[in-house]
Amino acid sequence: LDLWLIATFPALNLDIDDYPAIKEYLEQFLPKLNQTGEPFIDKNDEKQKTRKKTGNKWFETQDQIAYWNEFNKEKIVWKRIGSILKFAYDDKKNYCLDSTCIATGENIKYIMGYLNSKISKYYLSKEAPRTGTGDLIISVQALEPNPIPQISKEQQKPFETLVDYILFLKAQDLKFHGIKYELMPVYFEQIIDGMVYELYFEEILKEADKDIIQYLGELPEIENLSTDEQKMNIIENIFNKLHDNGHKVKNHLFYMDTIEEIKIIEGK
DNA sequence: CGGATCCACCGACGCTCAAG
DNA sequence: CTTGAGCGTCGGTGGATCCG
Repeated sequence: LDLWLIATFPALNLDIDDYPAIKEYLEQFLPKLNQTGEPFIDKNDEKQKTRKKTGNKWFETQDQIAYWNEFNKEKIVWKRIGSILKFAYDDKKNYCLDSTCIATGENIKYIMGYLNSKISKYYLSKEAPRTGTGDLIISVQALEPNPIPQISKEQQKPFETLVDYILFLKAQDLKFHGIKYELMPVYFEQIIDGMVYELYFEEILKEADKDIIQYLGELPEIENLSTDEQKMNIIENIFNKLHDNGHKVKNHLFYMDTIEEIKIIEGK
C-alpha cells in the first residue's frame, strides 16, 4: 500500500498548474478553500466562511511551515494542549497538525523517555501555563526551561534500550500474549521513572540504598535482531530477571517512595 | 435497549511577535 | 510590507456513560 501526502506548504512556492490532478481534486472544495476569511453561501443555502485570512494561495496550507523537512527526521511528537501528557517517538516521517508540537535533534530517545517520566510530568504540571479551562499548554515555551539532566551518550544507553523495549512491546498485541506481557511495558516505564529520580536525587537514593542504575546489568540491544520472536525472548528474559522479587531493582523501586522528595512528586 | 447528556479532545481560528 | 513561528482560545464531534 502506497500512501501519498499532498503537502502544499506556501514555503514550497508550488505552481498548482504543474499538478493538474491535484488541482482538479481541490477545486471541488472552492470557495471554502479560499484564505480570505469572507463568508459565502454554499449549495444548500447555508452560510459558511472561507478559511482564515492569510496571504497564501487557495490551494496552500494556512501556515507557512518552512520547517516542513523536520517532519522527515527522527522526532518527538506531543499534543500541545490537554490534561494527559504523552510524548511519542516517531521515525516514520509522520506529518502532524497545529494541535501538536514536534522536536528534532540529538538524544531524541533519551529526551523522550525523560519527558514521559513522572518527574517531568510533575514539573510540567507545576510550571507549564494553562488554558482558561485548566488544560496544560505544553508549548515550546513550556518545555525550554525544563531541567533535563544532561548526561553522556554512555549514560543514555540504558535509557535508550529500555525505550526500545517499550516501543517494541507497545507495537505488539499484548492482550493476545497475556497479562504478564501487558505488565512488561508498564514495568519498564517504572524503571525509567526510577532512573530519572536517580539522576535528580543520586546522593539521596544511594544514601538510602534505593538506587537502581548500577544494578540494571546488561540490557541487550534489540534493534539488530531480525525476528520479533528473538526480540520478545530477549525482552522477556530481562523482564523476568528485573521483575523478580529477589532483584535489587525490583526491591529498590518498590520502596523508592519512602524517599520524601519522591513521595511528594508521586502525590502520596 | 435506545436516547440524552456529558466531556475530553481535535482542528482550526485570530492574533502577536520577530526578522528582513 | 512579507514571511514565518507559535500562542491561547473555541466550537463541534464523537465516544463514554448514565438513565428511563
